[in-house]
Amino acid sequence: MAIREKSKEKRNALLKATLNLVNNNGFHDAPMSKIAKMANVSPATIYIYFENKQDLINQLYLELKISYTEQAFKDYSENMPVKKAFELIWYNIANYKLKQVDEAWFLAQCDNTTMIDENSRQEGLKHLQPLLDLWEKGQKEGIIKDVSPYLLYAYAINPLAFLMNMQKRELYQLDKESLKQAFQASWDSIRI
Amino acid sequence: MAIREKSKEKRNALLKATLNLVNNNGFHDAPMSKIAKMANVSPATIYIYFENKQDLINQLYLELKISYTEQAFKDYSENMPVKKAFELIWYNIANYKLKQVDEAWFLAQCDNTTMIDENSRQEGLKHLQPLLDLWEKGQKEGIIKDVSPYLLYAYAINPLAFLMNMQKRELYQLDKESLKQAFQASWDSIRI
DNA sequence: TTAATAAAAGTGAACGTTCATTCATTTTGT
DNA sequence: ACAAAATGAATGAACGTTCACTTTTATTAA
Repeated sequence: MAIREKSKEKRNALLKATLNLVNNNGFHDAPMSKIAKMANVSPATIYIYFENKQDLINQLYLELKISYTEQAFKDYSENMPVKKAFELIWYNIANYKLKQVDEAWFLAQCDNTTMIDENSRQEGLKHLQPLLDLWEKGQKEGIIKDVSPYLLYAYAINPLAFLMNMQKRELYQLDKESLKQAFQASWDSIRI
Repeated sequence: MAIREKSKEKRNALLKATLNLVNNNGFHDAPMSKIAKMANVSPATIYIYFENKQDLINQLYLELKISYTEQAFKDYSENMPVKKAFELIWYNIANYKLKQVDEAWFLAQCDNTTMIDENSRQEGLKHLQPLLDLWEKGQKEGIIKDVSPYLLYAYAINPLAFLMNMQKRELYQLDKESLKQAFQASWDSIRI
């Protein structure tokens, strides 16, 4: 009955092309025609894989977010001591942002603009829950300040996005030593 | 010889309209036609006041950045003790972001996208120099960690942008108490 | 004080382009 | 043989910008 499979390759090529174009030219200059050309398909083909441009962006955002949080919790287990666990997750996140620069940069752009609708953003946030749980545990143990998780995130994690931005603009170098300094600042800001 | 003055009012109306449209719809959906309509002028009139759309955005960015840094250093003098001075500047910035939400939100968007060219961004950064000088003074006095000013900024100031973002999305409330907590976290992260 | 003037502000409509999306048709894999 | 993937060309809307023209106003000449 001739059931054909959609090509995983083409879908990935389209997502990758979108990532590159949005990163280099911004959302307002990443037209479907260019995305198609970069992925070596016809513009019309995009609409076989995605409903429309917004859907393409949303799906890309969610896939990256999931891969990001997967790496964030690599080797993490809930029964590690709070500080050790936090250090592990923190360095996981830092390494992601250092090694997958393009992906991290795309995610940062999404989180700071109207590119992504609130729904997809909320969906992306859910995957960070284990970190919030860890902080709650730390608070109960009297190790971590008893403040909103948003405040904890603002100081413990978000500065990495800023530093990554500066590194991308070649104003700052995130080497081993400065990573250590950054982790110390993160920890100092949230520990009791 | 009939030298007519350009209307300050119209220019301001155009800047204000741009601010509102970019904030609500994003850069990619703030067309000149809408900007003109919102400012009650003809689209063609925009080109009497600004070279093109990019110039309009750049000028808006720079004006807001200057007003922002003016408020940041209100009542500040160089001979204040380091911690007091930092506290003053920190609260000035926090208040700006709390009271001039739209302006702050626009600036944050600019700093995180390709909307603004690197030149205008560099120009905007210059006005923050007194804070960097203050930190250097603090480092010499052994009060503040001896790390890059970018790292200090990432932890001492930038988290406010994230918290503001969360407040705008109604996920977090920046009241007196949480401001106090945030300042404490800022200070803890950079002090020795 | 007034009327003429000139230069620049201000305009609505139009231009050329580019965009996201669709359509009629062809190609491909089963 | 057939159903779905894939396509190049077409479509209509929207965009930034320009243009030919009108209005306003500071200055000048009377």
